Amino acid sequence: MRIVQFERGSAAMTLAEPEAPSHTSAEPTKLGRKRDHTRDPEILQCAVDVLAEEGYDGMTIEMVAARAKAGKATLYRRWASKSELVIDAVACMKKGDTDPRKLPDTGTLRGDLVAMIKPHSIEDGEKKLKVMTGLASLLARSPELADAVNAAIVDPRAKVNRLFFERAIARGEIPADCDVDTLSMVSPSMTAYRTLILKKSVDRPFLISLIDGVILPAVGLRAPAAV
Amino acid sequence: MRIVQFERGSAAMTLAEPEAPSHTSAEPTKLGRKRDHTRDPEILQCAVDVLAEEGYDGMTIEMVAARAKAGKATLYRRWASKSELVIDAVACMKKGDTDPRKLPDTGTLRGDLVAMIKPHSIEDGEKKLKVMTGLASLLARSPELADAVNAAIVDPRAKVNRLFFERAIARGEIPADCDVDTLSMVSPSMTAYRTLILKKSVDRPFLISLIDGVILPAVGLRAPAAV
DNA sequence: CAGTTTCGGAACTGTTGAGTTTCAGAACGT
DNA sequence: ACGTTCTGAAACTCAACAGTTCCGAAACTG
Repeated sequence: MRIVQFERGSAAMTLAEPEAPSHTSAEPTKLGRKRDHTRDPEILQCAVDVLAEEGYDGMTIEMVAARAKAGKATLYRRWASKSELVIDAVACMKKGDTDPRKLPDTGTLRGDLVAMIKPHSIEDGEKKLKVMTGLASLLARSPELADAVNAAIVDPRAKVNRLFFERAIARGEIPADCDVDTLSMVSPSMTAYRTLILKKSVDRPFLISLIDGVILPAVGLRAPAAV
Repeated sequence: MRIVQFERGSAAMTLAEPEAPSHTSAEPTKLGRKRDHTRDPEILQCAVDVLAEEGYDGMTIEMVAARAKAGKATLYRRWASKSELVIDAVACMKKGDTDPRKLPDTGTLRGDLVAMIKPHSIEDGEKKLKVMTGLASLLARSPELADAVNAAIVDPRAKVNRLFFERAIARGEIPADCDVDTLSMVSPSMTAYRTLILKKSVDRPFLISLIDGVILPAVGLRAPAAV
């Protein structure tokens, strides 16, 4: 590879800009076959899949094209470079179980935390972690990419935990002076480490031991005796 | 790159085998200039440096050779491939502040944990983390490399923490039923996450907040009022 | 010393993959 | 219908890099 620049002024919003017709001034109203933008998300999804399996350097444009049954040229018509394709691909992973609406609200901190442990969440989280693994060495060199990764993967997860802690403080369940900043990072950090470094699987028992062995004791709560 | 195999039966012990003269049977006692093995560690150190700065895919043999003021051919005379060089380089990072002898023993868990926060330790840890970042996406594909990384970086750190907890249990400072396995991963995990993903610096205040905000509360201890 | 093997440096080979171009055919506007 | 612009597929260019080979000088053995 060598010095991947990621320099250009962001790709990112291929989706959000639905080809404004713009009859403002003398626009000739383009002729001919139209670009099929409905396939963009499909292609980006393929890029994410390849990225998760191969990492940034292992991923080739041809792999993505082949998986999407598209031509390499088609990809280059839509994204200026591999870097921009990847940035867009990462950005489109955003949607997960972190929509502020659909979060659990069980009335206890433990209940909320445990309610987030769903097979689908785990699977989704592991995939995101795999993508992050393959991007890890680039994060330092590309602020663009780091931002995209942050917005799509890191931030949402941290915000959810933070909300749970703040609600628990509001209802007086845990002390107001506990270190929410650090505590809300415990679970994302330790699942990431377990996946990326230890290469162990993140399963329900592990997540429960995080909650009952670290997080709850740290805020002065105890796990229920019967598990 | 593409399918880096790392298949060969370990490089690893270029250092440990000091070219046994072996006058056992009919050895012709090799002629000519001798290979200068005193430079091996120096070269491996250069490899580690490049690895930390560029990652596996960004690192080229020529970079390492140039930094070590050696010829590319010399490197290939000593290591069969880039992969083997990297495995050896990682293995030679082992030595750190984790020698079982020189560990602190202050009489309290907090004392021991805080005593490990030294500028040199932090620096050393960050470099190892950087190397690991650049290797992250390969770890899944190369058991050889994963083993080397584990032995040189991950294990030593986990063992130190584990020892501190066990001593604290032995002297009755913390309950015997606390989750040592998980707790001893808290600090390595969270420093790794902070470095690799969050790209924030691991400084003393952060490490103190880990100890006083998470680990100590989780085992039922309190930080001293005055910090 | 003569023969052998190392050394660093430079010139080589071969492959891989980013990005481009070409093309026949499909889908659109008029 | 007819020209335009899209499409996937394949053939290209070009640079980087792993790994090899060759060189003249240095260092060792006998």
